[in-house]
Amino acid sequence: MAQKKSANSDIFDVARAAGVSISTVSRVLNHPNLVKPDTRKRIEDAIKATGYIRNRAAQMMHGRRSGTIGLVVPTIDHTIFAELIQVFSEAVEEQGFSLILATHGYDLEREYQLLRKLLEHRVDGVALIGFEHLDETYGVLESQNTPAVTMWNYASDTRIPCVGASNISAGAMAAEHLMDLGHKEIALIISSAGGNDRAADRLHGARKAMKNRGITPIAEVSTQYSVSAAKRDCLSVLETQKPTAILCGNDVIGIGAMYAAARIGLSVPKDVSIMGIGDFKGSDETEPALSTVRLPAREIGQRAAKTLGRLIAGQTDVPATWQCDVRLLPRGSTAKHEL
Amino acid sequence: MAQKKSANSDIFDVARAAGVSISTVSRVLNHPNLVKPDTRKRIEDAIKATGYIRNRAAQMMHGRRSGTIGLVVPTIDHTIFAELIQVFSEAVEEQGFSLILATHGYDLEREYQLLRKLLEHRVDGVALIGFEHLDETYGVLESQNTPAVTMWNYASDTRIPCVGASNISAGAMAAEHLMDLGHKEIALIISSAGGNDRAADRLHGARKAMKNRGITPIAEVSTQYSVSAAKRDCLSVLETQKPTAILCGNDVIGIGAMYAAARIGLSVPKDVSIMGIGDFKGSDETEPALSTVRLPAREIGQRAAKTLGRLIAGQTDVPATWQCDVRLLPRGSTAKHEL
DNA sequence: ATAATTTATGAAAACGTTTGCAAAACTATT
DNA sequence: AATAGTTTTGCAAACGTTTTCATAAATTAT
Repeated sequence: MAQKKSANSDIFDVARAAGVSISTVSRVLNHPNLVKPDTRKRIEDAIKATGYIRNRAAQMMHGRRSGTIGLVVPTIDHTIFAELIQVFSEAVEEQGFSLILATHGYDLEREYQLLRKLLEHRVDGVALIGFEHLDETYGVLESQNTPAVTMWNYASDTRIPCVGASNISAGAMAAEHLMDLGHKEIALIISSAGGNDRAADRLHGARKAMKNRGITPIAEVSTQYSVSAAKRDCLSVLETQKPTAILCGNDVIGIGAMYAAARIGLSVPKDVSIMGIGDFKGSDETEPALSTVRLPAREIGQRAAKTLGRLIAGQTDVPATWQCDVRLLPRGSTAKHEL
Repeated sequence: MAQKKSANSDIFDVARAAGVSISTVSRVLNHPNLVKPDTRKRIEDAIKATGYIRNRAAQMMHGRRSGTIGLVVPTIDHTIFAELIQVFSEAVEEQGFSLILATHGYDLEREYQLLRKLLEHRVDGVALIGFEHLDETYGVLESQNTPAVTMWNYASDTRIPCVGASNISAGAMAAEHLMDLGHKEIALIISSAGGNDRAADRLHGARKAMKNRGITPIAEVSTQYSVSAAKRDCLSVLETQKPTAILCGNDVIGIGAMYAAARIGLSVPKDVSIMGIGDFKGSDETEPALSTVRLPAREIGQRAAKTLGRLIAGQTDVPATWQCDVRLLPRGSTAKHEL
């Protein structure tokens, strides 16, 4: 029976119950083979009887790592982050760490404050999203020399190790696809959250690819990350600008765009092609299925967790940057432009 | 400048840098008004100079709470959990706690192990999803007397405090709606993850409501939580059973059902009505918009965080159960059954 | 100027572990 | 039966804080 004492039982309670010293109890927990099987059994029983649970905080005082990893994200409830967090969380747990998660809502000052709190907890490592952070954020990670990774974006020269895909390539790839299909009247609809360098990169990539072929977007509209906002904003673009194709900054916007087209009686892809970026869960199930560029969330999350684990273990041969490939997924929502 | 010493600086480093004792440094941090403005300034400068960050583990040794709350969920990347976690996380951060998040993938033994790990970290409180947990899970929470809440499900007699909605009511409400519209040939499609009492409750509620009116489901099919699986399974139901209405265990299945209907040329809601449960993000944006029963994720998350905060603060007047209302949202995907 | 307050600081104990070292209890060897 | 070696155990220090209590310094009142 677990005891009902008001305070939680500690190693002394166990020692008392087993009639040994606390050293021996500690040894059962940490180096079981150093203690006589007989005594060990007695102590293990005492542990059960007292309901003793080790205190990480006290262990930490001895230089044991905290066994926690901090993850700071803009938000959880964007499909794509949810997927990434899920994978990262699993990978981190598998390595025996607990995950401390915090959300800053695209507020970089807040991100810094949350990071400081994580550091008070002496997290063994930290993962952040993207490269856009306060200088203080980078600074504190360096001065506390806490292992850190950045997920999602890729760049070859980074202040902290990164695992990600190039949003610039993704944007470019999406634009190329539309242009390859013969589209010239292309509208760009991107999401606008501040502190979000992903959207900016994709836009940038798309613009550049188009410029290379001498094509100018007939519209650049920013909208919110939500199907309804995207639907509303695409509606007006479709009505006023009559694009033959819409390049959407992410799949959620892409889905909004498809509904907008349906609403005003345009058929996708016959009357208008719609291109997403991301390959979110469900994007391949729409009718027609959404053409998009896959950002490999699973691979990124797993790789980042592995990298962080190695950094924490003090390994030195850890690649500082890791690029995961984006991939074009042409599906039903895009088609050749008919003259 | 933050110092680059190999080990992180501690309170002694600060004391040395400021030429005072560690007691005074500690006082600056905890009771600033007890120290001479002059000295305080000097110490604050030293803190900046050394890059000192308080060590929560050491504070804990003095009886300070850990400032963490544990949340164990089946998974993050189901829309509805993502929403719940997001809200809970915000509410918990607002109260000054950090959130330790763990996912068990519907494995209750794993849930128990994760919980134990959280308790090693001496989380101040714990939140779980639903009522289906190992006996050991309940036991350890009680024996460690750790404040805990259960989110999502509601019941009036619970072993630990709960904040949730009645999935039984939700199931019943969805069934009532279809029957009110004159449907008698109703198929039930629910998701089947083990360790998931939500789905079971909804099914149960729906069955009971139907039985009350003497109607028997013409089919009961279980599927996975994914648009594609649901689409596939609904396809066969639609073809073989010819229901006039499908009651789906959640909105994701509902969306799969709509695609399935579209695929075989059935018009929603004219040929078949489709009813979801949940009101996930985006459910009101489909074409036609999905009729559903709203499960108030935001309200639940906020309320649960508040309840847990109070429990941790030792307040005694905290309601042990809190029911959030489910609400019928009739939209375009359901209509009167035409004979 | 001295005594009586008040304010500011420091010394040391406590929190719950782990571990190096030393002592005690066995075992094996002569 | 005594010695050497091995295994098992306990003592005490260390980890980084906070806080109580005591003392020193500054202020105020005489």
